[in-house]
Amino acid sequence: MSRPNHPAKSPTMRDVARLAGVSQPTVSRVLNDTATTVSISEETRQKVLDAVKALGYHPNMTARSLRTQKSQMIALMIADISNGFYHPMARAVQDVARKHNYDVIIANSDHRYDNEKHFLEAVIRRPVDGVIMVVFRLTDEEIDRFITIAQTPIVVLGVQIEHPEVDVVWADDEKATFEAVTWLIEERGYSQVGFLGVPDDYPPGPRRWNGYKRAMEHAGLPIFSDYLYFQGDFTLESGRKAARELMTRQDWPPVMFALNDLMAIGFILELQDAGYNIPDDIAVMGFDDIPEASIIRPHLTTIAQTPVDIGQKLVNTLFDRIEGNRNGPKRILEAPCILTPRQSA
Amino acid sequence: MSRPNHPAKSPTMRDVARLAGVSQPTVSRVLNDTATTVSISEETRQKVLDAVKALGYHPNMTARSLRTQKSQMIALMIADISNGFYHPMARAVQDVARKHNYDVIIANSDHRYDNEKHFLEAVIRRPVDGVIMVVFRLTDEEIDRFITIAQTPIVVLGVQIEHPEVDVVWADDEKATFEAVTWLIEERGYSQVGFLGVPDDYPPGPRRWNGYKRAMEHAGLPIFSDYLYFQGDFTLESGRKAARELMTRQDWPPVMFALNDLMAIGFILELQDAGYNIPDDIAVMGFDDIPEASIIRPHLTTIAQTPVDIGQKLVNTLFDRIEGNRNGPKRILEAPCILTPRQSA
DNA sequence: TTGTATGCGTTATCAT
DNA sequence: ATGATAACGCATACAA
Repeated sequence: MSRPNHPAKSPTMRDVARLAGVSQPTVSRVLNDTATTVSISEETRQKVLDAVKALGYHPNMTARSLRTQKSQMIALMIADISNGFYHPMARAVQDVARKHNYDVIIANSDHRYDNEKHFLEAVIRRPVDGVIMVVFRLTDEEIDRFITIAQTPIVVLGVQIEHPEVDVVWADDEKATFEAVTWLIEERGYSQVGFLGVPDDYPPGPRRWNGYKRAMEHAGLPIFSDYLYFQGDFTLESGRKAARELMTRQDWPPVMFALNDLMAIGFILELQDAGYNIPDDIAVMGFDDIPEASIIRPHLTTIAQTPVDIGQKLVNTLFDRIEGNRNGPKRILEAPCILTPRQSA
Repeated sequence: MSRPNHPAKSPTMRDVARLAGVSQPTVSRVLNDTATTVSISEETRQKVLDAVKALGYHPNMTARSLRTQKSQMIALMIADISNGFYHPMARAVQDVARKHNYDVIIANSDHRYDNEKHFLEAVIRRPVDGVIMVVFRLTDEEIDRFITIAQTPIVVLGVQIEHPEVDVVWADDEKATFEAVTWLIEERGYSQVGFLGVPDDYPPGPRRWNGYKRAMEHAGLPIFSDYLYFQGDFTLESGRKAARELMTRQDWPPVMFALNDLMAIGFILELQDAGYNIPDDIAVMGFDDIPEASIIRPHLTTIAQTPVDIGQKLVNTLFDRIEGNRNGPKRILEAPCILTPRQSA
């Protein structure tokens, strides 16, 4: 009884119209009164609203989307759902989207090329009104092709996409890294600095590596290959692996600059598990200031980013385009990097 | 030139049909060959596929959804995007969904009633083929009403929904708490145990509180109100607040059982900031085994859950219903709880 | 102020 | 084996 063989379909505008004794378009007009200039009599408006309530009518977004060519959805691709940096960012995106009456599809690439590619394909199949991506592996060319096909506004975090219509939010991490490493040397007094990074084909890799190199040069310090590690993949586990690798080497730097917090934390944990003391045996600095940076002991010295602000910049820039407030050339917004001294370095 | 005034609409089946010199339904048949029994000549199949490639055609999911009344999307509501427990769970859901060619809409309630309510409304407006929810505030009544309206399969984590068609994945946390507290007393030798919980109207609150009470009774131990705290809200910050509150009291228990890891960690951090030693001044036990439990020093003694397994149970149960493999009465799946001793208690 | 007619891009039911 | 035709639920141009 509570489960009829033909489950009650949800009511449509036709049902409402029939019950209210008006035509279907009239129902549409009542429900979207702002959309049109035509006015409707108070009487029919009430009849319609009563019928809506009586039937428990809810508009069908699929049909509306097909008709209006707008989905009222935006898609957000982040690089790692386990990385605390993206949580406040995603939340900010959702909050703003909700204020605009938009839903958000969140996808997670795990920094992997095939996942990023799949995301583009999914977005092409299911047109959304806008896209926010944290890109690590896609080429400019692929993004170009995507834009041509998808015809949808797109904002990107972290990489410089060379496309006239792709807005970009980014941090000047080359400069931030330069300043941080310089600070380690000049203010904290470290005589050498190691670098824990990722392969060159991840965009932030070369940028931060360049900042490091520039700082070492600026300080007149040589760069020792024994102090370098480039096999990271942004995860905590890869930081642990870097520590295991380092421990096989003869000579350690007094301080290690890690490309992000998650790797810095894995690096510290593995060394501590092996009985070493941070920062006495080796100091560590990270990048991002995720919540775990204030959980680990010693608390992690790092470069803070501002994920809420970044999320808002991303989504506001996107809605500027979606709602047509802006059609001009690409916009480039810079997010701050804040040196955040704690106890690990 | 790269930006015509009338942006190239993406090609439709009609465009493909025209180019291939066939009718539009034929294109549909070629593209969904499994869907129908009719066969198509190899020649037209090739013509169609060529045209598809030439135009870069992608099917429009909105139109398909309207026609088939299936969206190829499922919705997932988690309680806190910042809580590491949900990350592997969400990832597992996404992975399985992708294998079924489904996309996932992720929403985040922050344990708040209005967000949970909004989620239901969003899902009603934008029909999805299935729903997975981590429910904290919605009543059985509201979920009932939702099911009636949405006509969509639904699987819930963590609470016992009294509805014949809502599948449930849950952990026997009453028993797990009982066993953990008993273990603290009998194996670890603590003479008393405190309880750091949440208000009674959050479902896991009473369950774990009952497990605690039962264990105390079983051990013949009195329950001291000075050892209890019920104002938590699952967040790290509320754990810190509990510690500040505790520090104003005259008498501490030797060990505190916290309702989840995030609060346990906040509790520990605040006490450590005030100069106390964990576990000597007070020991702490948590629940969940999130990644941060192995980052904090001392590592957190806790009750591990199995989020990947839970996510898979949720999504597989859901797809069993979506794909019609199962129409019977509700299914109840139990997820394990594993006592995980470390250094904090 | 309201009703009629049309089309968004598919899938599905007829024919042929 | 393929082509007309209709329908999904809605928004909108046009007619009345």
